[in-house]
Amino acid sequence: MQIKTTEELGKSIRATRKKHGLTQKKLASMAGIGTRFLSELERGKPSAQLGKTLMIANLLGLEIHINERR
Amino acid sequence: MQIKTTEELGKSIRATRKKHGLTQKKLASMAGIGTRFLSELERGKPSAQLGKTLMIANLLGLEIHINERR
DNA sequence: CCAAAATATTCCCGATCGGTAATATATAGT
DNA sequence: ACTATATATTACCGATCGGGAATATTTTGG
Repeated sequence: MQIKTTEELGKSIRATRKKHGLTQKKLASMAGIGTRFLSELERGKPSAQLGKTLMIANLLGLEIHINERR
Repeated sequence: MQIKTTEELGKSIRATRKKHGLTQKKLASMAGIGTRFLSELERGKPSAQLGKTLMIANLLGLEIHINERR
C-alpha cells in the first residue's frame, strides 16, 4: 500500500495493530511510549515524531519501502 | 529500499535530493520549511515531524510503501 | 440494550521542536 | 590551493509535543 499522508499511515498502523489483537495500551507499553501518542498517530497527527513512528511500524511487523517514482 | 531507521530515511532523502540537483535551501523553500529541518532530517533526527517528512518525500518523487512482513 | 473495554480528550507542565539569522565548517569547481 | 557554494552549528525563543492521569466518549460483546 502506498502512503502519501499521515492519515493513511495512521490508518494502516491501526488496522495492523487490530489484526494483531493489540490494544493501544498494550502496543504503547511494548514501545515504551504513551497511549496518547499512539492515539494521535493513528488519527494522522502530522507532527508525530518519525522515530517513534518507525519503531511502532517495526513492532507491528510493517515493512516500509521507499523508491523513486518513475 | 527498505527503511527501518530515521538514518536510513534521511540518507535516502539526501541522495534523492542531490540526484535532482537541489540544494537544501531550494528544497526547503519549495516545501515551505526551514533549512534546519531538512538538514536535521537528512542526518536522521528521530524527532523530525512525520508530516513534513512525507511532504519532502512527495516533492522528491519518492514513493513510500508499507506492507506486512510475511 | 447494557456493562465493560477501548479510545479520545483534557489539563498540567517540563522538554524540545524548528524558524530565523549569524557564524563555522565542509565540499566542490576551476 | 583558492574561492564560492553548500551544509552544519549555535543562540534565541515562541509554539507545541507528549507523558501521566483523570474524565468523557465510543465501541464492542453478551
